[in-house]
Amino acid sequence: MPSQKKFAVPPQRQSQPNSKDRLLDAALHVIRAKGYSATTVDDICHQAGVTKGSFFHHFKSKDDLALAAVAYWRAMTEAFFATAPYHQPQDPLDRLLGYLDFRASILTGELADYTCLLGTLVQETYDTHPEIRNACDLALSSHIAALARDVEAAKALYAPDAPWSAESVGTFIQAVLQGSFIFAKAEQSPQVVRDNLGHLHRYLRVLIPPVSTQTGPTSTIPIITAQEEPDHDEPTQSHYTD
Amino acid sequence: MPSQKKFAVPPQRQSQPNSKDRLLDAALHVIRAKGYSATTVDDICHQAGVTKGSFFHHFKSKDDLALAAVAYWRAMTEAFFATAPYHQPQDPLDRLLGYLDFRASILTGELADYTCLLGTLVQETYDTHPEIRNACDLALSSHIAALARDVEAAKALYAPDAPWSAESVGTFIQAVLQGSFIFAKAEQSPQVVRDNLGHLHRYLRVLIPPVSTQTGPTSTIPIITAQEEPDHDEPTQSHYTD
DNA sequence: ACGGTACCATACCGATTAGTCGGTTCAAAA
DNA sequence: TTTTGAACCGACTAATCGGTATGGTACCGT
Repeated sequence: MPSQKKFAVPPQRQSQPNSKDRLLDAALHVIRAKGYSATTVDDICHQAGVTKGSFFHHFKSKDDLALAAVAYWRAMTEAFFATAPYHQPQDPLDRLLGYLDFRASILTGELADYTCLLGTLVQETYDTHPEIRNACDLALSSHIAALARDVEAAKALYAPDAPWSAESVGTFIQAVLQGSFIFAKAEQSPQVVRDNLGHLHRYLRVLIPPVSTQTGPTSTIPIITAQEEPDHDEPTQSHYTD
Repeated sequence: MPSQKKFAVPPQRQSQPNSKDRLLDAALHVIRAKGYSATTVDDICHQAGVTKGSFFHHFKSKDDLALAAVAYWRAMTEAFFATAPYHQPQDPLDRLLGYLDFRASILTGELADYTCLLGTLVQETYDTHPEIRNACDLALSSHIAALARDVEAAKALYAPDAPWSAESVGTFIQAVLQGSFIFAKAEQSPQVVRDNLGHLHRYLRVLIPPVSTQTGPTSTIPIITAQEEPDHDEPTQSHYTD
């Protein structure tokens, strides 16, 4: 067992970013593109521009890398969402709807760039790799819990007696996203994600009705436009007015 | 030469069901449990109780089997849903809500028994196996189209001027199911599927409001009960009354 | 200077895997 | 009866993959 040396920052050797981080970054991309089982160690090494020796120096097995990748993903996404601009509004409902818009706004680039590592991983490993499954479960729950805090605040403000729980709504939102990613992969287009975020938007406006008398949410959430695929058949039903 | 096989196959040359169907049945189960890449041809052969020679007699490759499995799945599920009892009500909204209840009612057995082959397959193959991806896309669209017919009928009856399309709502419903399956795998429990079907139920009741004056839907859809996991934390908020 | 350690590279190995191939069985056509 | 060919079997192969063995290099504290 290697000793747990406690030195502050390893004096950046020579490589641009840390070799370990390059392997993790490569893993995030390749696994999301090809799936976990189909991803070989050599794939990741090649993508990261390092050799197998380096890989097995940093990770004791492929499964160990998967666990590290989940932890890395979790740290990255938590920081990413924590600093996102949708937290600014005072009104929790605005923050919540802002989250949906934010999720729509990041649907750029390739499919493997905006889909979720955890959803991909857990579907392949839930029955064969309990540790990976559990790590994904924890990371997903953590994101839901963060989201549910805004749901809870909005509920307390606008619908304190509603029969649903904030956590249940947070889980529902995440399930819609995960399911939408599957359809985005099938259709090779993120448009379905935007469409489904629109349905979610409308549903949340029903669950948390802008209070009849006074202070509704202070800003109108911009409409999620549905363009990009000019050959779509649905007539302009892009706005989720209620 | 090894000893001659005297163990002549008993007169029933064709074992119970066709060998090809046994391979397909085995494929449905194993792929849903382990994922496509992690599923080996030997896995499927062992599960089906046949040999590799038989496998490659019926399918020219593993990918060929996947295509056949999608077609088989599509035929099975179309027949399964076409004969399901939720089609009986005259009111299309009742049929639609009955679909949700039916989806909840079949969440029994192991995870690999009620999750969707297409969602599992497409997530692993969308970038590497275009033919499989396309077959999954077509099968998913077909199921959505069938569901959207009831949505369309309910819309025409109760919300003819609503700004959403029936196909969009059908896609949303399927995305919720697919995403819920991912969470069911992460949590090792189908309860999240039931919970999310409850949210869908409530959303549809809003999208298609029971007409104010007269003839609303003729039957009250029974509540989807949330039990089975006694150690769950959420207080009894199980019913989606509206 | 020296030994230790983190880091990285390359050759290699055992196990596994998709796919092959020669052969057997048997029902039905000829 | 003979022939045919679909169904089936299982040992074999070539290639791939996860993981190891070994060695080298830069840099540290002493």
